[in-house]
Amino acid sequence: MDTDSRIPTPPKESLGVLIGLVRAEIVRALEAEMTGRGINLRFTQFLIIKRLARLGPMRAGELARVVDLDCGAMTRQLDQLEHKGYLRRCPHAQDRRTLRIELTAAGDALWQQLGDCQQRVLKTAQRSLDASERAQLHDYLERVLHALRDKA
Amino acid sequence: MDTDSRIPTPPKESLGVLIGLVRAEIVRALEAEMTGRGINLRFTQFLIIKRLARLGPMRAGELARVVDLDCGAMTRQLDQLEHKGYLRRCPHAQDRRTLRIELTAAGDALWQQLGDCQQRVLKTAQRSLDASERAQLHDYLERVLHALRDKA
DNA sequence: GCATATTATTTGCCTTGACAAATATAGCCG
DNA sequence: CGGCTATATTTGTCAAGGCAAATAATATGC
Repeated sequence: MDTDSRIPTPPKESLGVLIGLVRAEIVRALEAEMTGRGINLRFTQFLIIKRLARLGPMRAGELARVVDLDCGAMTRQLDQLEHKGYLRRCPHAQDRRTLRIELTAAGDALWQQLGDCQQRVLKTAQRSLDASERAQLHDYLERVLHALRDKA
Repeated sequence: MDTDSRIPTPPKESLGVLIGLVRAEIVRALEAEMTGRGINLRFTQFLIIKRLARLGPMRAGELARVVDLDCGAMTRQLDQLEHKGYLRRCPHAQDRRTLRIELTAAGDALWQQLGDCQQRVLKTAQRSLDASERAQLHDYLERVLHALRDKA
């Protein structure tokens, strides 16, 4: 009897799945946008450049935290981006354990282009939402994020 | 002069980043929930079990598509889940190229628990949204997903 | 001031997933 | 039927990320 009551899943996806799908599409779209301009970067690297451009020079571990990446993984990404000439590891004045990561001129120039890529993707993603809906989506997501983080 | 005009990023995260953060937290929370019950599964494996439980037996490639996973990766996940006894690869009656993947009794039993894990995570994630806000968030995300997929 | 604890980064190892080539089977057309 | 094409799964290979150990440097307690 109760096996019949198990509906074969109506349309609704769970929030986790849905968000995963949206994220995957955003990543794909952004990488395609970069490739289309001859920029050969992964999404993670895009995030690193973006953070540095927006927040300015910072320590490696700090950067890892803001892009939600493991420190070891960050080291390797920095290797690549430094090798490509987009950023620089500078010694920290007061603390020789830490590195001050900063964009080079080439990195700044790159961000000009990446910013355009991002804008185009966001525009596509949000094209069926009006301004107030966009704001609301943003607000909801932030509330969900806080709810998950402050488990209290 | 114009270096001063660069504001150190106001509060707003871009949609892509924000969604990524939310997803990462959901994955972490769900895996923690499973670990807490002695269930040793990754998020991807959770998705596979969930799909099979909800949609019933299906072909391997079909399963790969619905969980947004590469076919090769799916093969290896199936290896693991089959070895753990949660599912079975059955020959397909009409087409011997294809596999019919189905949950075992142990897999069904597992889903009982996983469903609870999922419910708890969703409840936490959405606890600061009321029913209509949850529905709206869902709707917005689906619209964003469609906007990204139908690039037309 | 020296030993110990702490913090920041790097490195090693392992797992996962993407992509492409290999394999197996089915479908189609002559 | 026999060959060609298409489809489903598997396997090989590689890059990326997580975690833990190693390394380097600072901070603290005695």
